[in-house]
Amino acid sequence: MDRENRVSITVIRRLPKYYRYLGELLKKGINRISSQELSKLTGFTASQIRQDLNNFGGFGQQGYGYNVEELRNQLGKILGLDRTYKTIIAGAGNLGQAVANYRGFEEAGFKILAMFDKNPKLIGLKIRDIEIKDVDEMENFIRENNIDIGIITTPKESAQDVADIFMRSGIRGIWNFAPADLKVDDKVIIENVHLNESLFTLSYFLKNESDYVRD
Amino acid sequence: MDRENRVSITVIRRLPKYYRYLGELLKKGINRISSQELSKLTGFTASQIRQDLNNFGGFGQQGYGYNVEELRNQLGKILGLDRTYKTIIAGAGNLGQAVANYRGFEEAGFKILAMFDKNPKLIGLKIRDIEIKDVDEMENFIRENNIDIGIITTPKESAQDVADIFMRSGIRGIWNFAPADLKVDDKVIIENVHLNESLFTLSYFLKNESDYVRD
DNA sequence: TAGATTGTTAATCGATTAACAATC
DNA sequence: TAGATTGTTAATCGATTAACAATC
Repeated sequence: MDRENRVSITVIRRLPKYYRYLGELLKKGINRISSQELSKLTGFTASQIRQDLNNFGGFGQQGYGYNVEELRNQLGKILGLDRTYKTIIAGAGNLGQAVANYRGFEEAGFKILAMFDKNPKLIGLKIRDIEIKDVDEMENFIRENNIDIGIITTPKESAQDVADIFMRSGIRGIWNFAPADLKVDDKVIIENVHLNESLFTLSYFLKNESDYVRD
Repeated sequence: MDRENRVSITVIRRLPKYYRYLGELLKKGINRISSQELSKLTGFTASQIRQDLNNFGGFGQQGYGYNVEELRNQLGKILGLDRTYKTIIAGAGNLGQAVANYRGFEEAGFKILAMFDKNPKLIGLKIRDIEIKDVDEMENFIRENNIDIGIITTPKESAQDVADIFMRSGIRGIWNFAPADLKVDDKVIIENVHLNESLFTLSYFLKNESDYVRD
């Protein structure tokens, strides 16, 4: 995809929401939806939804709308959910364990092969069937198993060290839960989950306004 | 704050990042910073930073820049971090426990008074000094303790029920980790942490491009 | 066919960047 | 004072909304 044809990040961040609602519709046995109905569900305008989707192709049909299953499949492909990913978790504390226990990720194709920690009390334990290993083994494990995605759930003090190991062992994507902005090669994709920032945004709106119109 | 003077959500979401970096500078003993230096740290442009801050007042000084401590305090006030909040957690599984164990929230003034679950095996346990109580007691507990913020870390099936209890017992803000869009009164503030959406965004960029310029 | 709804262009709105006078 | 950097206005850029012809 060249620079000219790039779809903006704001569009991309709406796609998972479409994908989620289409999944729910499918479960309910609904197989057809218009941009207007999708607008009611998601809160985005119908016009915006049509614009968003047409960045990737004309998935609809005039006079009919969109086929739920087909649109969901298309969005799945666009989002890269038509394959599986090998992942590991660095940091086997509560947050790491919470991620490891969350079945939704595995269902979506993100397979967790191992967890790593430096705490001897944790090493050797299993979360579901996922073993917690010594962080010293991490680099080799990543290389030998061709890990795609590394998940960082360590304290912020260790986050950059972990990211460095990830980088040199060839990981392509990092899902970072530590409250730090990691420095990595351009080629590595980082997605941050900054819980502090989310909580502080909530407290801003609590303080300032209750009927603020938001995203 | 009336409609005319509202600061846009995109600005608000940048404030916690300024706040975090200012805290780090303060720890290092740096007491002065220019918009240009702050730009290098945060990745936002200097112009944007000055625009953002001037939504709330002129905190800087020509020829000098900003006083780190003062600016941090001002941002703290703006974000509502100059007080404490009483919170509870609904859902005492791994994610709830991870949130309960995260010291950073308490340091920022968010005090967790109790956790609630319906699983008898969990009821009575303590995470740090926080007791897990029966969810049947939740409504009363909220009323009696004037809880400000409710945190939802239940499975998505229970999330709306929890939100309903929160609403009728007078909670003002909800921090929602369940992958669902909750329906609540206009007056209740919701902040979502949609981990699925974050992960899918990562997988989009993994699939489509490695040197994409992002937020 | 008539009605419905898309795909797409044009208009509007809002956010970011650039520029510079004000001023410490 | 001279240099530096803000606060703020103007210009640009991008995203959202509106409108409607195309078409199923």
